[in-house]
Amino acid sequence: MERTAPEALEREKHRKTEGLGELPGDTSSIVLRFAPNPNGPMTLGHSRGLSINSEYATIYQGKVVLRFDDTDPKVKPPILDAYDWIEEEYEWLTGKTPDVVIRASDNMNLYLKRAEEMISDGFGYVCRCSVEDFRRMREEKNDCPCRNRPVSDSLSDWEAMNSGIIAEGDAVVRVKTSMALPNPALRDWPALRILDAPHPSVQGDQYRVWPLLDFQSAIDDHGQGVTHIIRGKDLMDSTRKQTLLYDHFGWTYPQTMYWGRIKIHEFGKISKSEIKAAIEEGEFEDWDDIRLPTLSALRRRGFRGDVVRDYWIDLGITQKDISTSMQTIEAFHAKRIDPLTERRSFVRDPVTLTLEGSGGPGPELSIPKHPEGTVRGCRDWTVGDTVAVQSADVTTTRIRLKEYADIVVSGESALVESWRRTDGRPVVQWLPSGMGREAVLHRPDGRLISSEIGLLEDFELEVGEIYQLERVGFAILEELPDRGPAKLIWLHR
RNA sequence: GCUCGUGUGGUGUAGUUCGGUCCAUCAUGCCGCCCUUUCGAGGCGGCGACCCGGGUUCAAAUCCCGGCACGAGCACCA
Repeated sequence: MERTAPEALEREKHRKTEGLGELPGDTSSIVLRFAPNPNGPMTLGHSRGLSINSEYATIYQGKVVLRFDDTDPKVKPPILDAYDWIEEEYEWLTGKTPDVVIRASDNMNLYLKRAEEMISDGFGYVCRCSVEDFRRMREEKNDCPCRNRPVSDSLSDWEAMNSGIIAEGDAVVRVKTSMALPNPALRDWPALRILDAPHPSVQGDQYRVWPLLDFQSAIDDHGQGVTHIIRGKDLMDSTRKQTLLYDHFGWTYPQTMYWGRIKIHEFGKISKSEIKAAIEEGEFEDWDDIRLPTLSALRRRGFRGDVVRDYWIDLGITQKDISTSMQTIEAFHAKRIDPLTERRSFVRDPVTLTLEGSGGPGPELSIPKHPEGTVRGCRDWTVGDTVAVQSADVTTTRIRLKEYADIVVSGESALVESWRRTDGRPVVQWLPSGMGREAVLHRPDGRLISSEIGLLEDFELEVGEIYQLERVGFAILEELPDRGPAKLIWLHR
């Protein structure tokens, strides 16, 4: 048995379920959706939702609808460029293009039509109560006066809403559930409201009445044939509200799964509108400022989309509220890119030493691009009489120039004691004079960006490439100008 | 306040459906040692958890009851 079926001896209970769990319901032809608001580019938080939806689509060979939920031109005005940003970031993260791309704002006619149907059927009504009044009635489980008016009254108000006779804020369309429901969130919930605000992707002012999320996404999920919704558990009541609406229309609600709240230690709550305001105040350069938890910032720093995606899949989905840290993501990322990343020497705050000693390995030195050889090839150095080392490294006198020589430093000169490693003295990275070019390493440092000036090994450098700076960490080469220092952006250690 | 959800080591998870094989899985983290051409990685060893209280039972992380904690919804935001 051991030989034929060793796995049968394993305890069934302890076998870890690999990757994501199974999806409920009929999975023969699944349609998932990812529905961001294009009021900014995606953040780290979005990437979790997208990663998981996209991965499920891959597992079950289903489809993903990328739907821009952009029906609030007032409180969350869409940024026209963000539609493209998000599509690009979608590809960067998932390695695929969405199967369908839809803008909710293109479906306005459909929402209005469904709303009118709902009112005609007596399952919705136009409510002209003030927010405060309705809040009180909801708390006290009392029907509002608009609720039991004849359908024809609601319909004429509906027309008045659309034509501009009723002012913004003076009427709302509600779904007629019940005011006696134990869960107050479900009591006659609002479905559409009036908004006098221009929409950047809708021509002119042809619409005044806009759907709220719960109504809009319910109509869309049905229209787009969504079979499974995987979303944050803060939307659990949305499921319940929408199920009531589906029941009315005679539709079957999709299967739903939830994930808990996620918090990243370093960033806390991520708010696109707060980031936007901070950018406008000049606190950050732009959306891809390296201090920001946006996908564009991570991408700029050299993170790989597929690795970020795999990280989220690795975490899995549970309804627990979880917190993780950039450290953990970075450790995961470092492990993945390490075998692919060439080494380079970066000597910060360099001091020049004159070597004394003879009979060395000669003026040519060949150092592997990767110590394990996972990247083939070597970096060829020409070594003269002088070398550069970090000032911080010469606080001790006995050091080893990595891959080269054991030395004793004394002032501005250094005596070569041995070419081979003979003891446990600290190994430091260094550069032959002439092999380095000026570079500045920019590093996010809380609310600031620190920059470190140094010499970067000038060997087969390519813009956009990630290097592991020996003894420093991973960084991406962002600029390599003909004149002036090269620009390195910190990735992680 | 009402409603919903979640509680397993520092972090993330497995196990909870159908109680035993769980003095609890795996990963990461942390500590020590080894190796080493940086940092890592790798090898070896170690640390560390079932929210609390009752109950049922020969037996509870798992079932029941009662607490507690945390989070979310109750927006003319998504």
